[in-house]
Amino acid sequence: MSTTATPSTAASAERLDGRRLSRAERGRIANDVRLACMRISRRVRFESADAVAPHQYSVLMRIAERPHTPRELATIEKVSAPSMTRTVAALVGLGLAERADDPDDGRKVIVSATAEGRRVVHDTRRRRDEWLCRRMAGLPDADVEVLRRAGELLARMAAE
Amino acid sequence: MSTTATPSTAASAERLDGRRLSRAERGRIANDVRLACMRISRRVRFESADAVAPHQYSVLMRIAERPHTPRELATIEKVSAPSMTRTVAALVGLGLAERADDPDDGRKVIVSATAEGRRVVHDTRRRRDEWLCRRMAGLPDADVEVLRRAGELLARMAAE
DNA sequence: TATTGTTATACTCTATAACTATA
DNA sequence: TATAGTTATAGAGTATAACAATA
Repeated sequence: MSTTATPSTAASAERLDGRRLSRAERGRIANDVRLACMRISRRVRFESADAVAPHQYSVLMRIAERPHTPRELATIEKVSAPSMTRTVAALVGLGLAERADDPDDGRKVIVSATAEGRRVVHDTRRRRDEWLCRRMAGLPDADVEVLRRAGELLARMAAE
Repeated sequence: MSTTATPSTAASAERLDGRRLSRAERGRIANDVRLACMRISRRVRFESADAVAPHQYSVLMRIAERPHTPRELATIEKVSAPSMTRTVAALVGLGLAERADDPDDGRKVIVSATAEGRRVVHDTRRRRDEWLCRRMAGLPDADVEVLRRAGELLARMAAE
């Protein structure tokens, strides 16, 4: 959907790969984009009034997608195994997660979200999206389209 | 710098305020953008190998910009006054911040960053930007321009 | 012998309550 | 009397080390 057309006149400094922005300009843009992402992220986390603590929600989101072992969760969340034992225990205590023995490997535990846990994830997601939606409400379509394309680019960059 | 031109033919459903995207479409975009911002933010925080803990860096960034009282910092960071006392004490202990009595109000303390503290902020910022710059390196100018405009929009939305 | 998970223990960040000093 | 800041204490998250059970 790119609307840019490389000019055939050689007057432009633009190269074949579509580059003209200086290294310094790209650096400034990287700084602006990073700060904007971190500020949006911070405000969403601070103001969405979550039902569970951030580290618990992060795990809940994972197990709502599909069941995981505590070891997998500890690796994904970059915390120690004992910490994950504690977090899982807290979610189970809240009725948001449940533990089951792995039928194929007696050492493993399979942690999955309960219906209530999935509901919490769904509600939290909706509340967070509403926060951003309210702030997008004043924007014309052209700006929303810019955000849509940026969202795609940032998601790809974060996944690398 | 918007390149969109409202067509004069009435065939388009676009209204005068430049809206055609449905509420549902805007909702989906909000979700994508929010997730992208949070993932970028998370990876920057996890992988930039900071010299100080996140809550300390957040305060250090504030006082590197200009001096603040502990009370102001507690309000900005949304933590209790005793927590901020502790965080400031830690930064002072690390040689990154310094405390001074307010000449006009004997109750107040003025917390500012040391030269070393400002250096830590500068270095951390540079390292984080480099992380994002590496991921922007493969993008053509057109995509970087999208990110630049999105950065402006998101910054405005986060500031509201 | 390696892996999964838990328990034991200690450190840090957080909060509320109580206290001191100043306005 | 209200405000700024600290100290006391407790609760929760994190980590490492040591342990039990299974592969």
